[in-house]
Amino acid sequence: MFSQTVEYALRAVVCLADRAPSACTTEEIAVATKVPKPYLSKVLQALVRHKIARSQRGIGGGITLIKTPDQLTLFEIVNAIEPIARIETCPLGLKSHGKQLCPLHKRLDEAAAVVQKSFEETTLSDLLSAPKGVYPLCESPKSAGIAEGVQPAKKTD
Amino acid sequence: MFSQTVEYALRAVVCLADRAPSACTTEEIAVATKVPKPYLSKVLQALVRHKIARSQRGIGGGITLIKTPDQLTLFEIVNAIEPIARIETCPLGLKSHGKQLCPLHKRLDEAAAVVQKSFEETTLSDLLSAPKGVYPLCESPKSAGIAEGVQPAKKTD
DNA sequence: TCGAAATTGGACGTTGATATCTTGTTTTAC
DNA sequence: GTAAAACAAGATATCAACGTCCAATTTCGA
Repeated sequence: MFSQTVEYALRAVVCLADRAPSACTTEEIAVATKVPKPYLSKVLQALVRHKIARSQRGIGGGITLIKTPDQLTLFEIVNAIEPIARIETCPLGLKSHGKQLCPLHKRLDEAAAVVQKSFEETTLSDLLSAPKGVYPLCESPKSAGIAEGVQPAKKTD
Repeated sequence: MFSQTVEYALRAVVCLADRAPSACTTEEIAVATKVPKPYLSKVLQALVRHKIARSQRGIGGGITLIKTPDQLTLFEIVNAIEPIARIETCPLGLKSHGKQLCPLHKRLDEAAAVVQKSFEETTLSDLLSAPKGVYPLCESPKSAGIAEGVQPAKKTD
């Protein structure tokens, strides 16, 4: 239901929020989120253009979020990459009803509205404050090793 | 949020349900739904393959729905053309949590679940029984002409 | 049986999403 | 100031979605 690019952007932002307010390099994010690095850099550029993240070149540089995780919503990320397409007017171009949608498109738009609302109400903090044994991204860079006493294996992937 | 093809399929099915149990030709549906006829025929073929519609060649032929409008849900149509992508397992391929999704993907899947549920609960009849002055498709082939006393113009579109 | 109506199926073209690669450009450390 | 680190940006490749076109097939009616 969402594009691959949106998925990548969300992973990257979760990763950034997890390490906020420190900076992450594209390389670090790519490894943590398993997103192809060259493509990830494009996605991150889009986030920078949309004023969601800030980039700093040079040694010690990287990407940082502009907002704090508790002020940043899923909606903002999704909207930056691929806005949720709300149905404002009749897709068939009928002018007979002003903003009145036919039942079909009313339903479709309601579905989109529910998704949008859900995303607007979810902050990155919400995702990071794992309620019970579920970890930030799917990776569990901090908690997992501590909780289970497992040494993270050398990354060969 | 939904592909153009799904939109076309839904329009076509609404059109078919509106005229059920009679058959419609691809041409008729194309005009009513403003979908390019050659492409519509592909979409209809998919509906036939998925046992949602039946086709009859030759003079007097056309497409008919297999189920009655009150037994056919939006979900069945959407699922036939482009199944709602539920997130069953971790997209990053982490095996560390069985079917436990991380908070991010849990949220995304919940959104998909809500949409799916909404579609499962909506039948074509629901869409056709317009509550108050809203018409079946965006077109209003039956009611409009009657209500307003307007002769449908010769089809030049 | 012949022809018109109608769907079926394959080939083709276009566009955008996805992804990679290479070459800059900026910045910091020494 | 020079080199390494890191992002920026453009060109390119690939594939699926979208859409068109045309020939083939089925079916009904005269």
